[in-house]
Amino acid sequence: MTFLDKNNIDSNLLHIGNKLLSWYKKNARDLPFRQTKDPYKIWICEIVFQQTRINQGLNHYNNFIRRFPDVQTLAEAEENEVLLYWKGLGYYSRAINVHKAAQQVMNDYDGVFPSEYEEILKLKGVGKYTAAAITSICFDGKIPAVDGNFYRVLSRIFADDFDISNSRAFAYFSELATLILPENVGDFNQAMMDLGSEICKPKNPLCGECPLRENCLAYSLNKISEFPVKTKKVKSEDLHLKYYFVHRNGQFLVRQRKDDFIWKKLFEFPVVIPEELEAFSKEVKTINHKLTHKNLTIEISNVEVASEPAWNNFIAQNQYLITDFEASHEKSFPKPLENYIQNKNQK
DNA sequence: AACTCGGGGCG
DNA sequence: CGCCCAGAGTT
Repeated sequence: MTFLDKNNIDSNLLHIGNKLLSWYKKNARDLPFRQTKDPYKIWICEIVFQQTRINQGLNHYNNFIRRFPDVQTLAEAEENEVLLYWKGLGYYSRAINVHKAAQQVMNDYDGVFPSEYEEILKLKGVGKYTAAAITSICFDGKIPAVDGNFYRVLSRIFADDFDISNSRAFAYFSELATLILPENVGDFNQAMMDLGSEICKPKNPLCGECPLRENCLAYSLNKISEFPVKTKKVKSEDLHLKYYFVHRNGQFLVRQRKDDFIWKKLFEFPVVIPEELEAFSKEVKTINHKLTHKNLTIEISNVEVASEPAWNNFIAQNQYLITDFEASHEKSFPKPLENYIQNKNQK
């Protein structure tokens, strides 16, 4: 049974939101973007931490802000440098979009970050969640920033079995959130995130420390583990990639990927080589790399080109980029290829 | 409305 | 080894 179907909604649920706020005042995590209302910094942090744990993205966020401290600096940067600062984070379209959006702010808003929800929503890579987060945190907007934490916390508080894999879940839990929405929505949104990640965790939640324990229906029913309900399971497919690490005198060949598949616009090694070079192929390394939706097997043939004419000929007939171990640090490679290069360099 | 896009950490 | 994470864009 979903809560909004129950027809017995307590008209005064606001004390739940306020209780959460008072907990947040004492227990807020000390994060680098908590001391500012600069919409640029809040925007960047919201993009960085989409589908990304705080611990995983914290260094990337700090390095990104240090290199691109404001919208104009980001807008004027080269896309490849933005991608470089996204290296290893995953979901690389975020980097491409955040760069384009910075140029949107410069061109369409005269370099001033928009303050209206509908305008912020127009920025590339900014969806309903992120627009709500920015407006509430920076501009006192009264919109709940519904994310995975909201799904989990609200479904437990109301013992609500609305399927979070349903495409209407965002609208449903947004409505549910408004029932407990206090005056300070910016802090409320951040409080839900802290509660969701520190207390109301997906597994083994710390209900003993939860400020909303007395208001939590799932807890009182001893059914915490049954919420949230998620029916749709993600399947992983097998994917096989074959690369040639073509090198000579410390130099090796790379090319940039397209933006239509995995690892958008990241760099990789040649995928095919002529038979003449195949003869130089030595050991083959097989790397198993796990992505969320794919079981990836990467086969990399080590090709040390012993013949200088063959090397020059191959370069002349293809559009590969020549790099070396030093310069490769200025390109963004997928994690497994990054590891492969580092391993080669140590030999 | 369903699919796709990374990588890390946890039980 | 499956699940989840400060979701958004595409089809």
